[in-house]
Amino acid sequence: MNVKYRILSKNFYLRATELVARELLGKILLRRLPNNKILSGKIVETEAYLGVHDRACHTYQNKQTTKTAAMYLDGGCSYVYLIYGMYDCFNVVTEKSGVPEAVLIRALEPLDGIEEMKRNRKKNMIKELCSGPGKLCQALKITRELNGHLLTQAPLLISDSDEIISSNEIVARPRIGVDYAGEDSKRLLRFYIRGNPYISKK
DNA sequence: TTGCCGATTACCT
DNA sequence: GGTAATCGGCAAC
Repeated sequence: MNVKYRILSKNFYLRATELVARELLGKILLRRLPNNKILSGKIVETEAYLGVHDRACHTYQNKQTTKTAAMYLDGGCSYVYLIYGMYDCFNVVTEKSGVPEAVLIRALEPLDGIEEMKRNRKKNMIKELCSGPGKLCQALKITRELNGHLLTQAPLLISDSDEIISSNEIVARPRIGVDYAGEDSKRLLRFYIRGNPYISKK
């Protein structure tokens, strides 16, 4: 990016998960590769996962495993896990340590490094690069090696943006792919920017 | 040790 | 619309 970054402080993440999920919309996810190339995208879709009482959450009933350990860290860390044996999913941990909640980043609007993303994804259409949680991890080369990384520093960080997303531009819907969670699957914890063409699904 | 299944994606009919 | 791909955690055997 040509503009200066305004990295979100750790305090941004030490707040209610649903609020963080809403306020992450419009922010910029930046990835610096080992060769110093910069890949970035605007966050356009998120989901909140509300910890021990949320049946859709990996830490429901305070389940502590190797996989979920990062969710128990302080807000501002990453939680990256493998889904279906094939794809990584990237989350932002929220709240203070011991409160295992997180925000899943579901879609980005690609900004910098689009040609690199096309190679990583083996796709040419920009809409196919980051329009899903597994897709954006492929595009930005986010893997489990970055699990537990603090997002206030390279090589993976989130920056503020000049764009203001007003609350009437934010759509709230049920989360995707959590039908097993019963009543919790109906909660309106998926958020996206109204009309944005880069979200994962209608 | 076996079997099942998941916060997904791509490709098929 | 349907389903294969492919790994790891966990419950059941």
